[in-house]
Amino acid sequence: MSKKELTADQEQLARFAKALGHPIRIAILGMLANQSCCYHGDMSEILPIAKSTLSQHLNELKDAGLIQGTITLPTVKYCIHSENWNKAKELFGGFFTQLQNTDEIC
Amino acid sequence: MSKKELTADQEQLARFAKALGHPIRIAILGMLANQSCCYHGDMSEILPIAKSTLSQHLNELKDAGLIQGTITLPTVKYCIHSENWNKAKELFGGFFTQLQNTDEIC
DNA sequence: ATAAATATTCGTATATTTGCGAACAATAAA
DNA sequence: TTTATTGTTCGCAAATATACGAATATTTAT
Repeated sequence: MSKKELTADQEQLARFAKALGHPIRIAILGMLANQSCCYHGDMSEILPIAKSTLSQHLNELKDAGLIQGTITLPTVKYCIHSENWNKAKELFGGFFTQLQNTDEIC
Repeated sequence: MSKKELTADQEQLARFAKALGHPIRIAILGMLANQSCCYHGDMSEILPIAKSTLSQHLNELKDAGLIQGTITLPTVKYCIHSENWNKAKELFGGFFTQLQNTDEIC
């Protein structure tokens, strides 16, 4: 029973993945990444959820570091947090390229 | 209020992400991808969780389609489900490359 | 000063996740 | 047949996540 500790990268990757683990949040990030939409109100009109629920999802994405919001009254403008986005991109990329010889598994 | 439907790809990506959204499951997949370990028992000795909890995590990864298990009594051998793994790899890859001009955001 | 527009927070309810140990199979060995 | 090995399932508890509408700020317009 050596009970290996988990690495910081593993924790961070799981944290990002968890934030991506809801279709609404995938859709939000998709809109932001495409620049097609940056305002709470616009997203609220498109996504099939209540405004308060949208705020919660935005908050989780913000807590995970994937987005950032700036108040531009009377609206709030949300954007991708590019630094962390790139970090996530790297972590996922590295994770999925671990597996090399995809045919010789088991 | 046009209330856009979510696409199947978005749902699938979120499903995969959710399965990746726990550090233990990241560690499990890491071990399987590296071939360093394929048996429940071996993983159980390394990971800092109870065997029953490990079974649950393995089951969630299996439900998400990312791994598959074969009984080789008295042990159980787990492996990456390469087809779905590649599907996940594509979905995440496509998702993260949506964002192009990473400097001109907001 | 009121009212309108926008988004967050609060309160609440329900469902899911995470975790453990005990109990349970299923097979192999004594 | 009993015992040992291995892994899953069960039963339970605690924590998180999801969702909604109502209430609350905050600023702009009337």
